[in-house]
Amino acid sequence: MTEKQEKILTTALQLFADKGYDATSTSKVAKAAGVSEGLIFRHFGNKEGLLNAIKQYGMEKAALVMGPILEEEDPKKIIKAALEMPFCIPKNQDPFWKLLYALKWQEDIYDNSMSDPLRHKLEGAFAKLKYKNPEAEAELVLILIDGVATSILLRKCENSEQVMQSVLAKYEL
Amino acid sequence: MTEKQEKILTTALQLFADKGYDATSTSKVAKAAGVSEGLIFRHFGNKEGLLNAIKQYGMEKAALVMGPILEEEDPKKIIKAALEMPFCIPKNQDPFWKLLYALKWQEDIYDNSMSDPLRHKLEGAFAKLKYKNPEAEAELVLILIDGVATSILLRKCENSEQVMQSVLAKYEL
Amino acid sequence: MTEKQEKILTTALQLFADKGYDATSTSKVAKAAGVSEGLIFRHFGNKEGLLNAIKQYGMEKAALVMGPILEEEDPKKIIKAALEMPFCIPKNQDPFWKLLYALKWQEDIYDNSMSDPLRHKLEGAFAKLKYKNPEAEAELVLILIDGVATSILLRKCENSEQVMQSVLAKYEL
Amino acid sequence: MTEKQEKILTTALQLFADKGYDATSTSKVAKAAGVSEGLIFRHFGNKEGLLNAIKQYGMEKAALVMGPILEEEDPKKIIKAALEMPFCIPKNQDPFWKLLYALKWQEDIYDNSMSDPLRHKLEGAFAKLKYKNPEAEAELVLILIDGVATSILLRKCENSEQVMQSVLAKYEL
DNA sequence: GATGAATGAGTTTTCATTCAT
DNA sequence: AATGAATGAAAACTCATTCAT
Repeated sequence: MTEKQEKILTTALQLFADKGYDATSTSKVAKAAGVSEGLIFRHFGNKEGLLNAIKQYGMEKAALVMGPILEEEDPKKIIKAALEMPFCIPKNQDPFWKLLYALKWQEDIYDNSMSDPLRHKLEGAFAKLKYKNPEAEAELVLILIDGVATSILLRKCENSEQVMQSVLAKYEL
Repeated sequence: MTEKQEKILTTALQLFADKGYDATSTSKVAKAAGVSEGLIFRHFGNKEGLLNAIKQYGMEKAALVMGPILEEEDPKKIIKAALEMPFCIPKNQDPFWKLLYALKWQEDIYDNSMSDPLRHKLEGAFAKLKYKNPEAEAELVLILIDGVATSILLRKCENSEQVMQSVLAKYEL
Repeated sequence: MTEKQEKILTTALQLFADKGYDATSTSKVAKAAGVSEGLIFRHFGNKEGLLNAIKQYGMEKAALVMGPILEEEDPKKIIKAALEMPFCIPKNQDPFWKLLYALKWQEDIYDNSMSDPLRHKLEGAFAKLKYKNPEAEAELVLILIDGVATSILLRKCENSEQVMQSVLAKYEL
Repeated sequence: MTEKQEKILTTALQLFADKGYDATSTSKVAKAAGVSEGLIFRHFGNKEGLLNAIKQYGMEKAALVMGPILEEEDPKKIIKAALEMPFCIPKNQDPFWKLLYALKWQEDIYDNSMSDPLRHKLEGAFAKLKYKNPEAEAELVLILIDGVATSILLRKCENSEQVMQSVLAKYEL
């Protein structure tokens, strides 16, 4: 990956996350990245190719956050780590997640491939802890993660630290 | 509001919710609504005017759901009603909420005007129930509402009924 | 068909015939026709749609030349009329035929739909005149028509009148 | 001429003949030839330079077919050889002729330099055979050659062998 | 000789919007 | 109120060509 290629990628991520994918023209990306517009297409084929490259680029970094949880064995630690995940995302990954969350609303079918491994892990954890309905509990944790992440990414609340305490309390963690 | 005016409104809502506001051209709206392109502009001024009309149209219907909760006095009932809200949205209001949730990600500043009345009501309820941190608890309920609504609108999970049971259990409701 | 629509059609025909379809940009067509570029796409969908409209437009006029021959019954008259066809094309139809002849070379499969009716008519005529191989004779006439038309359209020769005499002599017409 | 240079030449010829010169981008040529985009320009200067190289390359091979006819002295043999020329073109020269015939339609002025020597030879031959109008007869043979060649190159007819018999019969050859 | 990143101008196409009818 | 022709600007994308390596 050349220097300009990477510049395009990070600039586009920034703009896509900020203004939205459809509202961001390739010419704006090129201008902001300081490259010719043609270069975007030479490197990424088309606008969607650029988006896919961004997704993959971010996914690789995201896997680093998710990874350790999937290796954990202690059920309580799994649940706690999962619920704390939204807080552990490094600030510089915010645009990536903002983009991903925004994009979800336009996808024709919902893609579970990213959440499924975690869901399974959580189901196992809740089962071990003798919860009555592990599937529903796992689902709820995923919902909470999404809700909290949304709240953080949109800077909706300032007291997220205390919110997290309330959450953890509900699971006696 | 004439018949065609209403047709434009509902068609645009459908398309905006489905494909996204920016990805939906006015000409597609006109074609899908079976009206001339010019009519949209005669009635709504411009594309943004159409969006605003949709927002207002939906907001009025949404107020009907929110209203009763704000009148309720029993704290437990308030919390329960709030948490159950995502399930009470009539299916035909789904596109409106999908659109609103999608739009949030592109707004420069987060608009709390819709959630604030409910937030206050919830804070009061949790205070009455002697929760240690009513603000954080209220915030958490709002996050849960958003999370569950998202899950339902995106048809992410099928067992939402059981998820709700798990949620209510956490509040001993 | 509006006035501007027709202007686009005739201007494009002129330019396509002159410079070639691929070498003529829609912006040049628009500029030469004195209309906005968008209008081309509103009326004809895309560049190929414009080309197809031109083809059909020309085909309708071409049918007027071909028609009488297909109604003729005297075999000698049929052959004579066919061979004289290239001379009977009104000058203002030249660009259309130039375009069609040029386009042939890029078509993936050869389209016989235009020549087939004439071919059949000629086969019948040669059969009636007891020629040994009516199919080959009909084919040869078609080849001659194409050859002579090409020569005329490209302004290759000045003595086409005498050439035609030589041709007719070969068929004792 | 290096191996890659030749590969570019033959690949470009193939594509130009198939899709047309204007419709074939240099990048497609490079990709199809398996060379870098820049190499075309290093070797041929620009796209037109590539086209000219192809023309010259083909012209040299074409001269080999035309040559013997121009040396012949027997008038009947000259005419027969000329008329049979389209059949004598080796199959692998087809793309070259397809390209040349297609290109004719976009040339501003018609270039007779290739046909003139043959035309003169034919005029002499017809004069020797006491034809009334040798110029027109020579022109007609050239037209026939073009017509038959076109028919063969576009694979329009399958019975070209019999067509040729019909042609030769007209000249009592 | 050969590569492939990079460019700027151009191409096809879409868009929101206007306006005469 | 309603149509649909028309537009100018901008969108996505392609192209021939250059140049550092």
